[in-house]
Amino acid sequence: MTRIAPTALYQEVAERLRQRIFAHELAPGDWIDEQRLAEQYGISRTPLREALKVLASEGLVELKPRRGCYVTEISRPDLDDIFPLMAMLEGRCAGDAVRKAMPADVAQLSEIHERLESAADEGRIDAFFEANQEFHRKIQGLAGNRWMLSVIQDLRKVLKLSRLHSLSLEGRLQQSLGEHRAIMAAIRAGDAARAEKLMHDHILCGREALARMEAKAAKQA
Amino acid sequence: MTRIAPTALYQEVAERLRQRIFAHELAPGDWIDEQRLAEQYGISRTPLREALKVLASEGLVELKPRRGCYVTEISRPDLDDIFPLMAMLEGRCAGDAVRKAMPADVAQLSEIHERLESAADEGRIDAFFEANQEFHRKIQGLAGNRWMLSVIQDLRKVLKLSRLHSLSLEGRLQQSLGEHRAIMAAIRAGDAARAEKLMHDHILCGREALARMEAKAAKQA
DNA sequence: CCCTGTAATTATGGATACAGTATTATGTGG
DNA sequence: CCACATAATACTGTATCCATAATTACAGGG
Repeated sequence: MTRIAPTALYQEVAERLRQRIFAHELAPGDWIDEQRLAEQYGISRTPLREALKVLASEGLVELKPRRGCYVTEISRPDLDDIFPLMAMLEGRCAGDAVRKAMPADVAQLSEIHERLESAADEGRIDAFFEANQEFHRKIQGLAGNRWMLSVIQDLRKVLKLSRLHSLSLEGRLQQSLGEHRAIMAAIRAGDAARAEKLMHDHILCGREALARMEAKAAKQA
Repeated sequence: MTRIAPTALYQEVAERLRQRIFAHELAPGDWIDEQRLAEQYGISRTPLREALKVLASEGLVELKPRRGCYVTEISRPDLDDIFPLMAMLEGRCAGDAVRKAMPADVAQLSEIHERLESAADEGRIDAFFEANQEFHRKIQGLAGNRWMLSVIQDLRKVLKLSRLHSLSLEGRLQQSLGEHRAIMAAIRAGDAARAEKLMHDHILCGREALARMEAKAAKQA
């Protein structure tokens, strides 16, 4: 594959660092050693530092002047701030999506939802994950608000800083599936208000599941 | 005043560039000449480029690989996306603020509102501007959601790209004042739901005023 | 024995230098 | 005279280098 859109080096580096942060290979609180990373990637510090500026704007790392760069530590209160915000935004997306959706769009959503059902049925967690993400993305796409999309994506990146975030879905796979069914039904019925409300609550349920994970993790420690 | 928290050069530069962009000294669509600006500020291109990365993340400029940096052009559809989003966010802020406000907070808001009243009374547009901003900021502060705040601020920066944005307030000074009165009343009454709704509509009215400005500007051209 | 002050080391931030690509200008052929 | 190709120029992107500030280790004094 020849690169038709030559992305700059700093963008590549930023993306790689994001992945490492999401994978907690670079864990919250970790110091980021610029020269170590630079020689690891076989590049100079310049594009690496530019990448870090971008990640800092996204909230994934914190740049302390003259003291280096650290992976952001996300706190309980932060999660309590972000989740209601996400719930409101994704809820609105769902409502707008219903208002704008053409029959073909609803069909596509149904198809994605079917993949979610079968993934849950077969206990394929990663497939469930994937279908879940796609479902949300598709709805956000239908809402058709570029700026809302970008806000949601930024916030979701920050949420991924929390190690428990991805795990929390596993514990409530059936519940999540049920919520998705209800949302899908509201969409099919063309009931925008109900879709909005259901999506809103769906996200907040995610917060509660995460809180339970935290409690469990704290008990084990 | 000695600088106790030495902010990095790229931050200073980013702030200066923001001001120049907001002042439309660097207008939407303009190409940003790196070496020219660098020598203008008496610095090298390195921190300047880092500043541009930050501004790009904020959406104020667009970085086209190998083709340079351009000030973002904000379109009609963009405004139609952003204003409803802002209305929702600031509305929520107002509601949360009412729920969390202590009597002292309400008193402070009243005081700010009084400044708005007298500024309008004396026709001091810049003072009106200032009080207006402070009122909104105070409410956002009371809501106490760091992440919502940061989202709102980012979006507001983007709105400032539109030259007409600041002017649009002038044309509806009395109307805006009236809306503020109603919001203030709802806050005093502790009616969160009404405050939310009023603030929401207040922002949307701003969008309509801007649309009228655009129409007028188009007619003159 | 701990605390403080100083020196050495190390990393960050900025400047300069260089390579590669896009744009523009110029010249030649149709 | 216009179109296209080629060369010159200018700017972006990356690397290297240097200065300065922070951290750490160590020595001396309380």
